[in-house]
Amino acid sequence: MAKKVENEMTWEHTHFSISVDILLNSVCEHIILTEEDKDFFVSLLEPKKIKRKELLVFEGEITQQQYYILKGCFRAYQIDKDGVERVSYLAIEGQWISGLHSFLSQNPSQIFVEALENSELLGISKINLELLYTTVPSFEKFFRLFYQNALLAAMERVSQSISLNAEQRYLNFIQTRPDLEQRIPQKHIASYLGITPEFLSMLRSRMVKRKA
Amino acid sequence: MAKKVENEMTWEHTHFSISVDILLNSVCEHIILTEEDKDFFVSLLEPKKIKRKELLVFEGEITQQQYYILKGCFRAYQIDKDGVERVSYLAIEGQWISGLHSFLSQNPSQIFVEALENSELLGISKINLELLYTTVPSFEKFFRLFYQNALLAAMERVSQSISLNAEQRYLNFIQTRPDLEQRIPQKHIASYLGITPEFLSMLRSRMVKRKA
DNA sequence: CGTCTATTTGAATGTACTCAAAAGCGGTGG
DNA sequence: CCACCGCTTTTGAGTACATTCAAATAGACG
Repeated sequence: MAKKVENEMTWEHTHFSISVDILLNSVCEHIILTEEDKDFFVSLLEPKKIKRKELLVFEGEITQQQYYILKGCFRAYQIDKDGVERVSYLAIEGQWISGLHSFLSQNPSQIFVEALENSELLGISKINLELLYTTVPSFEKFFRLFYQNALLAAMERVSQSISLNAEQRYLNFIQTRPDLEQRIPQKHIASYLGITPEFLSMLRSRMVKRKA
Repeated sequence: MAKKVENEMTWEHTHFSISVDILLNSVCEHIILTEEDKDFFVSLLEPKKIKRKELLVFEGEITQQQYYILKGCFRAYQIDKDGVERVSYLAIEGQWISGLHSFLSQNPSQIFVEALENSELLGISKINLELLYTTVPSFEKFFRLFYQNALLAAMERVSQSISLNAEQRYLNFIQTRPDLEQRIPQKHIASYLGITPEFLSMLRSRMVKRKA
C-alpha cells in the first residue's frame, strides 16, 4: 500500500498528455483483468518523462525498469571496440523498451537507450514485475505472449539480415515501418540496417534515379 | 484420460534410448511441479523418432507440434526466390525445435525442418499445449521464461549479424557452439552464418595459414 | 546569421559472391 | 577389399557489393 500511495503522488506531479488507459487497453486485448487487477497493475507503474537526446539506459549500469512508450521514440545501441555506434533496436509509442538483457539478468548493461524525441513512458521495476506475476498470474500469460511475439519478430529480422542485401533490407524497412522513416535521422536507420550512412545515401539516390 | 491411455500405448511401442526424465528435469529447473502435474504433462507428450535427412516440418503445411530434442540434430531453413537454401536455426538435444511461426499462428509454414542425424523427440501439439497452460498454470511461467531467453539469444544474434564480419561470426560460432562445428556439414554452417560455403572454406584456410 | 551536425558525392579499397573446375570423402555394390 | 558414384570441400579468377576517407553541400537550431 505504501507503494501505491507513493505512486499516486508521482502521478499527481506528472502531467501527461496521454493516459495510462492506452497501456491497459493493450494489455486487455490479450488477458482478462478485474478492476482490482487493473488498479494494482497501475499502482506498480511509474510515469516518466524524458527529453530528446537524454539517455534512458546507460552502459555499465543495471537497468532498473522496463518501459512502455506512451509517446515518443527511442533507439537502443552499443559502441563497439572501434568506437562505432551500432543501433540494435528502434521503438515508438505502443512498444516496450529497456536494456532487456540487463533488466532480466540484473547485470550491468552493454547497451545505451537514447530518446530521439521528448517522450513519455510508464516504467515498471523488476521487483514490481515479479510481484505482479505472483499477484496477478494472468500477467505471466501476457508476457509469455509478449515474448513469444517479440521472438518471432527477432527471428524474422535475423533471417532478413542474412538473406537480403542492403537495398532489400532498406525497402523492407520503409514498407514495414513507414512511421520511423520520416521521424528519425537517416544515420540511425543506416546503423539499424547494418550499413554506413554514406552507403544508405547512395542507395537512396540510386533508387530515385531508377524511378525517374 | 482417453488421451493418456493413447499415449501410454505410444510409449510402449517406442523404444527410446533416453527417457522423458531429461525433459522433466529441465522443466523442474525453472518451476515446481507436483507428481500429478508431471504425469499430466508427460501424458500430453508424443514420442517420435526420425531418420537422418527426413523432414520434421514441411513448407506449406501447418506445423502441428513443438518438439523437445532428446537426441539428434536439426536445421530449420527456407528456400528463397532464387532457390537458395537459407539455414535460420540449428538445434541439438536439450533444445526445442518447431516451425514456430506456423505452430503459433496455425498458418502454413514458410520453413522446412530437417533431421541432420537419426533423432528422438518429444512432441506436444498446440491443443495440448493450450490445455497444459490452463491446467497447470506454472507452465505459463515456464514458457514465459523460455521465450524470454530465446528472445535474448535472438537479439544477440541480430546484433552480431549486423556488427561482425563473416570471419568474426565464424569465430564466435565455433566458440559458442563447438559441439555443432564437429557434427554438421560446413555448408550448413556457412548458410547459418549468412555466407557461401566457398567463402567459409576460404576463411578457414586463411585462418590456418595465419596460425602457421 | 553562424555554428554544428547530417547528408551527399566521388575515388580508392576491401569484403564477399559467382562460376567453374579439381580434389577429397563416404557409402555402396561388385 | 576395391572401384565407383555422388556429394562436400577446396582453389582460383573475375565481379559485385559495401566500406573508408575526404571534401562539399544542405539543414537544424540557438
